[in-house]
Amino acid sequence: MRSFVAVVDAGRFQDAADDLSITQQAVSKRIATLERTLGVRLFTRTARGARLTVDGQAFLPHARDLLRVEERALASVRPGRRPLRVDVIGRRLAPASVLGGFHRARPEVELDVVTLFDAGAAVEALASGSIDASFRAVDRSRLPGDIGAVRVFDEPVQLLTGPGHPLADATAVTPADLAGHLIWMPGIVAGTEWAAYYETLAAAFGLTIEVTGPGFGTDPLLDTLAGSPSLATFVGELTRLVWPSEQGLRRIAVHDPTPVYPHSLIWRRGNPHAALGDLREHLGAVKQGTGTWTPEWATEAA
Amino acid sequence: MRSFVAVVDAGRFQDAADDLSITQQAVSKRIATLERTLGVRLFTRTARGARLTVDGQAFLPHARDLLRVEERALASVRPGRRPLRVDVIGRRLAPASVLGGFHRARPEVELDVVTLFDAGAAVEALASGSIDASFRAVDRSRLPGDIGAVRVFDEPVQLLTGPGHPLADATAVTPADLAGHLIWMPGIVAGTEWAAYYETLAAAFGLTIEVTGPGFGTDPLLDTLAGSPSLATFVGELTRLVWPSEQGLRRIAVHDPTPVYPHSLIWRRGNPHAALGDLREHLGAVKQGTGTWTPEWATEAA
DNA sequence: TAGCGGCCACAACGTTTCGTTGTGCGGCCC
DNA sequence: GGGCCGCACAACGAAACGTTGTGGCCGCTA
Repeated sequence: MRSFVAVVDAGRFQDAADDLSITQQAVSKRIATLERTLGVRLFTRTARGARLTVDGQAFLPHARDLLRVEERALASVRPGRRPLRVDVIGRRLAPASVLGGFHRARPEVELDVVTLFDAGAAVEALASGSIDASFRAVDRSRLPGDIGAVRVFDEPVQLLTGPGHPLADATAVTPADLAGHLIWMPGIVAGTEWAAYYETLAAAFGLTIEVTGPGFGTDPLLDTLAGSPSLATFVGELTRLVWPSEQGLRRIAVHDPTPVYPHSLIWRRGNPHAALGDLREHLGAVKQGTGTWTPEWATEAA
Repeated sequence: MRSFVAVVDAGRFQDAADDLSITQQAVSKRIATLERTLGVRLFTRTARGARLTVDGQAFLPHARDLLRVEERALASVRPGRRPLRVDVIGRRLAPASVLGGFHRARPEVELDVVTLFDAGAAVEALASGSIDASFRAVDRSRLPGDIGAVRVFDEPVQLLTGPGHPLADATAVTPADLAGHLIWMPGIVAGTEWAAYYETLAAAFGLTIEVTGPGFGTDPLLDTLAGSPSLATFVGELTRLVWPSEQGLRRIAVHDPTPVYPHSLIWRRGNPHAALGDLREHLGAVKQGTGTWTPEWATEAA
C-alpha cells in the first residue's frame, strides 16, 4: 500500500524504490501482488513510467486515507507529543458529552478517550503519565499535591422508572419522597467514587439502595426497569440512554434539594501537554448552584 | 491489527484465534509483535483472558478505523456494488464542485472521483463499465446509442487578467471587446472537448487564442498572468483558484452574450447502480438561459 | 493448602513470503 | 534501427509466519 502511493507520487517504479530504500524489482513485485489481491490493474506501464488506471485513481484516495489513519494510530500510543488522552467515567455519561463539546469547539485538537476503573486508578494513571486528564468526582483533600482538580460540571441526578411505577407520572420528586421506595442500582461497584456518591446520597436522605450483584449491561437493566412496578434507579441528567424508544421509561427530576453529581477535571500539575490548557480553558469552573446537594467530601473541590 | 481487534472483541486469545482460524500461539505472537512495534503494552494478561490497558483503549478506535478504511479501499475497486465512480474534467473545476454538493446533500452515497483524458475516454470508460458517470461537454448526436446525456450545468466563462492588463478594471466585457486581445491558454490539449469548445468560441467571435506548448501547471500560469500587462485567459466562473491571495488577479464577467460551458452528465443506459439515479435526480436538467452562447454541437444535448 | 483447569508465553521446526541479484522484453527517442 | 530507459521474470538466500509441543502463572475448588 505504501509502495502504491510511493509509485503514484514518484511516477516511476525506480524512483519509488529509491524513496522506499528497496530495489525496483521489489516494488514491481509488491504492486503486482497488490493488483492480484485486488483483482484489478492499478497502473498502465509505459516506457516513461507508470500512470494510474481508472481503478488506480479510485483507489488512491483510499490508500492515502489508510496511511493517514495508520499514522494516527501510531501517534495515539507514541510517548511524547501524543494526542491528549482523557479518562471519562463512561462513554455514554456526561463527561463524554462534555468532551464531545470540546471536540466540536476545537476539532484540531487530537483526542483519545479511555475509561478507567475509578478515580483512584485515574489518579495513578495521571501520576504515571499514561493519561493526561480525567473527569471524576473527587475528594480534593485526599488528592496528592501534584494533582490539580477543578469542579467543572454539576450534573443533576434524575429518577428513572418504568411506566408502571407509582412515581412514574410525577413531574418532580424530592429526595424525601423516595424514602419509602427501593432504588435499584445493579452494576454498582463497591469502592468506586460513584458508589461512594450514591452511598452518601442514600445516607443523607435515608434512602434504600439495593445493589444486586454485578450488572449485566444497561440494556437488560432498562428492560427490567421498564417492566417493573416497584423498581427505580438514579441516572444523570445527561446520561444518554439508547432505549429502543418504546420502553416507556420516565425521567423524573429531583428537587428540594437537587442532588448533583460533581464532575471535576483532574490532571497532573506540570504536564506540559499543550492541549491540556486548551481543555481547562474550554471547561472553566462550575458556578455552584443553590438548592442542590452534593457530598461534603466533594465540596472542597471548588 | 486485525488480530488486535479480534482479541478485544473476543476477550480471550483462544477465541480470537478461532475467529481468525489460526492457533492461539499465532495470535499471541502477532500481539507480541504489535506491542513490540508500538513500544507499549496493549493487553494485561489475566487468568481469565486479556483486558485492554490504557494504551490499548486509546489505540482501539484507531485500529477499528484502520480496518474500516481498508474495507472501503477494497470496496472501491470491487467489481459490482462498488461506490459510484464519477469522472470529472478536473478536480478544481465546476463538475467537482457540483459533485461535492451532491456529496453534502447525500453523504451516505459512496463516491469515487476520477479524472479521464477527455470526453472520448469517458465514453469508452462508461461503455466498458470502469466508470459510472461523467461530467463532460458532449456532442449528443455523436454519442453511442447506449450512452445517456443530460445537460446539467451551464457555467459562465470569465476573463482572467493580471492587474496591469488594459481590461483589468472593467466590470464586464463583451466577446467583441476581446477581438484585439491575446487570449493565452497554455496547457490546452488538442483533441479534447474543452479544446474544441475554446476553438469554437474563438472562431465565433474572431478571437485570438494562443496555445504555447504543454502547461507547466496552473501555479506558474497564474504567476505569469499576474505579472503580464497583455496576457489574459478564460476561466470558468466556478473554477477554484488557489491563488496566494496577493497575486492581484481579476475575474471579469463576459456579457452580450455570455459564453457558457455546457457541462453534461453522461452515463451508460442500463447501468444498474442505484446511486446513479440519485445523482441524476439531484442534478436535474439545466434551464437554458437567454443571452448566452454555447457551441452549436453542444446544444443538441438538451 | 494442594490439586486442577484455563489461559497465555516460549521453543523448535517447516512453509511461505520477501527482497536481492541477474537478466529479458518492449516501447521511445535520436 | 540502435541505444536507452523502464518494468517484468527467474533464481536464491534470508526473514517472517504459523504450527505443534510444552511450560508457567493464576484463580478456583476440594
